Amino acid sequence: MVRIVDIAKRVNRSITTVSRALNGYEDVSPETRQLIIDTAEEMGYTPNSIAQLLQRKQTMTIGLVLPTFSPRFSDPYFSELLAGIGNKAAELGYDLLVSTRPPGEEEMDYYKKLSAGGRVDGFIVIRTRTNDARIRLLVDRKFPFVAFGRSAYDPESSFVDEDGHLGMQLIAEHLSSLGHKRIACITSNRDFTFTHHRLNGLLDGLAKAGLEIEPGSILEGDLTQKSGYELGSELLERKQRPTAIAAFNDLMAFGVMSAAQERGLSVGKDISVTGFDGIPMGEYSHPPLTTVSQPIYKIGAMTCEMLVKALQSDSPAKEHILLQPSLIVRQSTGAASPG
Amino acid sequence: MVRIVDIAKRVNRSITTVSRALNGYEDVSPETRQLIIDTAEEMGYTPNSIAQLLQRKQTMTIGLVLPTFSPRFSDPYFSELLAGIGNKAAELGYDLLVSTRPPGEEEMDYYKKLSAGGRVDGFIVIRTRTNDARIRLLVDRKFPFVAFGRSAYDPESSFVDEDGHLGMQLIAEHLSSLGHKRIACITSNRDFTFTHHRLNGLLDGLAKAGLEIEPGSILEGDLTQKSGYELGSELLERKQRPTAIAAFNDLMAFGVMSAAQERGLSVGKDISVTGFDGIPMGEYSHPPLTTVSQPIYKIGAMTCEMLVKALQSDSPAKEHILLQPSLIVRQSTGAASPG
DNA sequence: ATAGTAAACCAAAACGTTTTGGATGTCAAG
DNA sequence: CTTGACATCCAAAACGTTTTGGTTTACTAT
Repeated sequence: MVRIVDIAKRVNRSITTVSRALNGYEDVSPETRQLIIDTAEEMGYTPNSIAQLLQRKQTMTIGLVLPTFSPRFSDPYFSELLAGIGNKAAELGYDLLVSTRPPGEEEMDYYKKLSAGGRVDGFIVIRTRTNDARIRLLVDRKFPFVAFGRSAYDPESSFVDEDGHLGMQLIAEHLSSLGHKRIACITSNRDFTFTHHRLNGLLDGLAKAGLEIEPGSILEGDLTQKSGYELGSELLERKQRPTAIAAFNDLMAFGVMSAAQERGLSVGKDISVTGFDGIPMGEYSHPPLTTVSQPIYKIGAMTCEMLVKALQSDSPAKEHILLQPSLIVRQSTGAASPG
Repeated sequence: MVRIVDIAKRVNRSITTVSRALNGYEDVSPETRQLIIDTAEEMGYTPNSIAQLLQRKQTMTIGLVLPTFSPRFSDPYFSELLAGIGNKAAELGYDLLVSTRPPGEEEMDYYKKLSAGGRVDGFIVIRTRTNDARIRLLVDRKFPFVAFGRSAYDPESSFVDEDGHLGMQLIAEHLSSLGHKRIACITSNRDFTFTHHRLNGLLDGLAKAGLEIEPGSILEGDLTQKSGYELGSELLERKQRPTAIAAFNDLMAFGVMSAAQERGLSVGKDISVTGFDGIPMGEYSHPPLTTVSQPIYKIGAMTCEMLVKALQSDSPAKEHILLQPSLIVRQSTGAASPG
């Protein structure tokens, strides 16, 4: 490995001068600078990042811990979010330290290790939970972070979030305007803050139309297509089956559609199904999915940008961005069939 | 921030002794060790990782650069691969430095920076390309890496791969045994090595049954559901439409199914569709997808494990693992309909 | 008493960089 | 000839660890 000292010896200058020449300081003569740059290039010098980080006390690295609920987790939503964060980070010159931990003790230990160990400059916390231990930890330690999702623990801290309440309200309006009365929904885990926003939005929206969901028709899924399929099947087997099923994400909606089609039902006619997220697949499913579009890629990019901005300002202001989702009506919903 | 020197002062020992006590060396008296450990705990000491890395000259970090072809990339396959890699890395005490770059110059510069900068101990290279500049670079620099996928450039270097040739052969046999004669396929980009394995497997398998695909029925997709939908539509509009369409991944197969259903065709009866990968969604699509199962999660874990093993041995042997995929027959395929 | 051994400890070097706080030499202005 | 300004350079400290190569002390065996 070529080090600064090797270059210094070769050009007969001090390591100070070499360092300064390479870093664009003014107190190096043009000839020396050129000589040093050429020599560095010729010798194939690349600075040792670790040494730089230690000295600069800035890692130019963002921490991202993916909560893997089941070990095998397969979700297009995440790859898109990651692409949004990753591309923006690359653009801003930051690296991403990614790890996967199931929520719990280990996860918290990892946050502690990374934050105290000077390994990352800040975190992006995703999928916020109602009483989020991660956020509690970071707020206590005054460690920089931006969350994707709001948190009850500290409403002040910076976040980017979609307005799930509004999104589900749009779904409710859409379904009620189509004449649906017997509506069921498949929620996500109540630990997630977004679950509450979406559920309240749905209920509020229906209430406006004078409708309500009976408690037995609110089932809790786990955001996988499998759980959508299973819970959808259960709903469809009921003697009085719902005319519309609102799933809390697109993946579960796909599962519900399969369950319906397996029973010979035509989705969009015999039964309406809605999703949430607006992943690209929904456009090409059969039938195309009525859903609420949440710009996941953009959210990733914005979250990352907000964090970097906070890291680079000395008196970072808290920012709160609530994105307005929009309803995308496709063919998986239609007028309520009588009976 | 609490540093070793702070602890040393408090307990009246040298920093050497504190360091050695915390790292479990034998030449520290039991009482001193306990005192130091307690004090460290009490003061909330966490070692500065960067300083450790600089000294140990090992980063305990694996580099992973996701090639993002389109900025917005949404693929359940990747999140599962990442989970496999990430969980195994966590288990083995490694971190993951993840970045996203579109293939090209920038991507290569990033590989250079990370490898020469001592930022990572090794790389996991995914989605190998026919003449893979990344592999060329790493081999030239003798930098440790394990690839997911083979590479023509250096067949010797370590890899984990699925036997795409065999996998597609299984598809070919399955389709021919169902009596299909007019078969089309939607491939992936020819830059990927796996595309060639799969295509050759398909053609070889069909040849065994005395069948072939006319060149016009081999279309190139980009692995997204959208492209499956569009190319599928094109194939289905032909006057002589194929009775079976083999897509080179599951996502494109879903797109083909939508295109077929949109035209009132019953998938599995009027037309057979196959995928490749075996993502969980295929089990709950409508109809469930006949595909080749590739244990993506396991592949991620194995790749990671192989790399760590190589990093920890001083004379790492090259390893080559070719996983045998298995055919999963579901309802998206059926006997060829006459005509 | 003396040599040898083991236990407990530690000063200093090392990792590779950036930054601090000058030092040196040249030249123009007074 | 002196002073100040400026351009160019650099020794040493600093970042926070781990490791090297010891030293000191107490005890055991001769």
